[in-house]
Amino acid sequence: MKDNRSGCSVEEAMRLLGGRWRLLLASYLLDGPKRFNALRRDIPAISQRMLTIDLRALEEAGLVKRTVFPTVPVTVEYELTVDGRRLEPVVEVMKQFGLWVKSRQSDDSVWPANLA
Amino acid sequence: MKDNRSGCSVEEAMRLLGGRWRLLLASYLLDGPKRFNALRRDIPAISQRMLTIDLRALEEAGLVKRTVFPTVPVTVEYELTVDGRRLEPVVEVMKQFGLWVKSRQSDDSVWPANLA
DNA sequence: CAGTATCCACAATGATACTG
DNA sequence: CAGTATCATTGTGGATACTG
Repeated sequence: MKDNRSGCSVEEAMRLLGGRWRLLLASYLLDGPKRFNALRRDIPAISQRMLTIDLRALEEAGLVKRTVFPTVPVTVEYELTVDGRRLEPVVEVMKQFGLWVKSRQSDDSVWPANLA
Repeated sequence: MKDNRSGCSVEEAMRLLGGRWRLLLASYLLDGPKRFNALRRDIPAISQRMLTIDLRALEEAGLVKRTVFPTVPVTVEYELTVDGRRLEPVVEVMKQFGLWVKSRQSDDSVWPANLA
């Protein structure tokens, strides 16, 4: 690991994943395919606009597949691609780090599991 | 803005590490203590201002220790704390993901040109 | 050497209204 | 249901000059 200056790769990853929502979206999509409004319910704080923008960015990066079912009204399903599953370790390490940060912030060591 | 006050650990982690430079700084500090201008040389693209801001943020989070040596002129050394070493797996997973992203981009396989 | 202090550009995100 | 469109606001980072 000393072999390279990790610089650009870390930057590259952060450019793609660095926003407020993208890794969060990935973490929910790791559960399986989800529809647009299901994701909105998972992440109540996200605006419709940002949900669209970030899903499209992940789609363009080849990490998420968007499927439109021509029902009335239409339903759209999002799921991680095979490539997108490479986000799993990223999500996992961020989750663990975030949990640790939060556990430090208040010394109550118990956090509800569903916040993870 | 609706507030999911409880937050999520992934969000929490990204709030602390999500900027353009912080994980990059961490990756260089994993090599050992470094002085201010040494970090500037490691990351030529960073401005003095952002270097200061991000180092202080990491310091405030308890991840980096800042030591001032009363030489003339002063020298200041930054190093990861024990807690800061928890960034190692985060840096590593980001590095790996970034490398993969970059390797895909140089693949001339099926790829839409841009993601910024 | 290791910063501060201003000022500024632009990107990121949010609020709200509207639609096929 | 799953979006678009528009406008406003906040956040992030950069340029430049100055300093103990």
